[in-house]
Amino acid sequence: MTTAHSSEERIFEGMQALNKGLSPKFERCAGITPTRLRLLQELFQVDEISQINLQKGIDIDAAAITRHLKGLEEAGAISRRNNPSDNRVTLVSLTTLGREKIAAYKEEKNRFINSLLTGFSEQERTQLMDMLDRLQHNIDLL
Amino acid sequence: MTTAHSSEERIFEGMQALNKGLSPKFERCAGITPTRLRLLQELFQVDEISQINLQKGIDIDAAAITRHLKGLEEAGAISRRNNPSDNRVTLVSLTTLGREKIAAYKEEKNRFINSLLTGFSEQERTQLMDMLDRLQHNIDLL
DNA sequence: AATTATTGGTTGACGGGTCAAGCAATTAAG
DNA sequence: CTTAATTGCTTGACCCGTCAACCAATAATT
Repeated sequence: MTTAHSSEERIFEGMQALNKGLSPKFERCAGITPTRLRLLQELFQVDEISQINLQKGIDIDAAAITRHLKGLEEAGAISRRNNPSDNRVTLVSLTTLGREKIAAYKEEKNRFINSLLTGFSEQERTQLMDMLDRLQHNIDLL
Repeated sequence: MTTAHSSEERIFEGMQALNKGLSPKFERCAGITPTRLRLLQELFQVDEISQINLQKGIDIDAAAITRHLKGLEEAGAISRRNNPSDNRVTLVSLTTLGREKIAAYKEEKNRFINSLLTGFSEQERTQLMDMLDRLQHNIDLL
């Protein structure tokens, strides 16, 4: 099964494997998708924001934003209204219910991240962060 | 935009961001999806294999396998036949066309991985691999 | 003023993954 | 033997992301 690979190939496969497990596991632990929680956290800090600005902070497609917000609205976590001074933009904000729930989510998230990083020394964590940045940078050049 | 985060949270976000860029960029560079190339590479080393064994090597859903193979078959890269001694299993193998193409893909893949890891010393690469393994292990415990 | 961008948002279709249900073939049990 | 479980594969439905087309509202040109 385990095919012959260069060590670099193994790194690449390792990244994909890691990635494959990450989001589903997070969701199972935290009860919410990583991106949806990011949306909520972003909203938590601004009180009210247009979808497009939200999108810039989150870095996903406008269509995805629309659908996530639709879902979060149906779940009662957020509310939307039109900007009276510019009827193109819709302003999004957390409901009190959403605000309440977010605390628990953040806690689960921290718990999750701590589990993820158990066994990593402070030095290793900064090393890891550094490597992630450099990988990201290398990707952006392509 | 950049919200206040703990350093651990930033690592988590970094992983997600990295992940988000990885596959699409790979596909743009190599002309094939990472998983599809993994399928081809797996096939390259066995000549003929049942879908379920293929699945175990690749670690994705059986349904996904079915659809990928369907696509690869339509593209003329692979062929399938029934196992005469057990009509449940379908045996998959590369066509000569598939065999020809795979060399170029692998080259692009190596080029891609090298770009991804530029600036990483030999020591850092082993460190990175080690960290990926440990992260994976931590995830598996959850 | 009237016409022409441009902007913010929504929708539809697609690819990639999951799970759940179904089917045919094989194997195991009564 | 016949019935019941298991195995390998396929299909349908769903979620999450993308892109492309579209619409309404505003801004810019003329």
